[in-house]
Amino acid sequence: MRKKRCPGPPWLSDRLKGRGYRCTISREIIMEILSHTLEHLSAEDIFLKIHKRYPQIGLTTVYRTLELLVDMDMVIKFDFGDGRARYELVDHPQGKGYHHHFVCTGCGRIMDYTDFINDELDLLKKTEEGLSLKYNFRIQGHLLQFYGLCADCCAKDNSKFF
Amino acid sequence: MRKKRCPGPPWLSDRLKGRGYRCTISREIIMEILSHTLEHLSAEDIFLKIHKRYPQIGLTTVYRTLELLVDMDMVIKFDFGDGRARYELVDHPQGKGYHHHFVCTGCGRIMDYTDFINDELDLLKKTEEGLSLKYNFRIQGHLLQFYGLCADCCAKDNSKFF
DNA sequence: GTTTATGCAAACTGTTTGCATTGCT
DNA sequence: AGCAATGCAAACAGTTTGCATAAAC
Repeated sequence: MRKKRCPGPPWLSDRLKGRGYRCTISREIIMEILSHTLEHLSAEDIFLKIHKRYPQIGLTTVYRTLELLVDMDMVIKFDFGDGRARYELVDHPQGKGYHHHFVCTGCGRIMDYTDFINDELDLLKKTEEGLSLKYNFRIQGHLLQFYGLCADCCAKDNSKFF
Repeated sequence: MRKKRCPGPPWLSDRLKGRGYRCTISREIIMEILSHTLEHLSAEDIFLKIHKRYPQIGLTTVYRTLELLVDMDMVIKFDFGDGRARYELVDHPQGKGYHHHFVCTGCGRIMDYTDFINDELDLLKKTEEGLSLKYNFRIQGHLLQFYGLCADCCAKDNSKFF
């Protein structure tokens, strides 16, 4: 009796096999998790979520899988400056397609915003073109983050003065 | 005979004392180094530069000093995603006042650009205002980075095909 | 003289790697 | 069967911390 496992969803399976990779449970599950959250998960966050149901999958595998997915341009790795990397699906099912963030320096929360996105993208695209032309950069992407205090932390901060 | 040391440049000395801190050689030197470079130095870079002339100053002190200077809003800490933080003077003497970067994913080089800065700043300011109003964020700053291949790495990359 | 700043060594954190084993194809 | 993927433990890199000493005020 052989263990039938992991043809996996064809879209994932095919994409992996197309690059000579194998379709494994870890890879399925991690894509699954990333497509069912809108949070900005770290490797450990993902590991913990997995661990409940698949205790045999180790943190190392999570790191290696994420690296692979980033390399395949299915996942983006973000660095918000708090010492741990976060990962997001490039094309999130409920997603906005773009990844602009507000990082609260008070509580560390990370929020997405979609307002102004169109203006921003217009400008960023113009800048990209300009930089490519002038400096011969081949631009692959950009990172735009605002940081400051979120509404809650603002309130806490103000309360100091009363 | 007492050791006369470190009245330091008054602008620094005063600013430190105004917050109850003391004016020490390390703090002087680090500000000195930061104001004489346009590179994006890491803590270790700074330590090494100092170490030649002041071998008694340790890496720990560099970290603690930078943290203090960041907290005093004299220095900005940047994270370019390569695992080490970089530090820049907020108001650099030869500086442009703003900090927009291009990060080469090939060689890791980090370059400033000043083109398009005005358009960018206009838009970023508008976005800041919008976000503040709509979500009640108190925005303290922003981070805008483009990443991709620099001219040199582009060339190397192309050469693979010939 | 009192208090803050420093150096050293050790701890810590997120991430990576080597290697023997497992499991996909 | 053959080779890629995994788990574990150990290595690693940058950064932080505890504590006794030195320096600024």
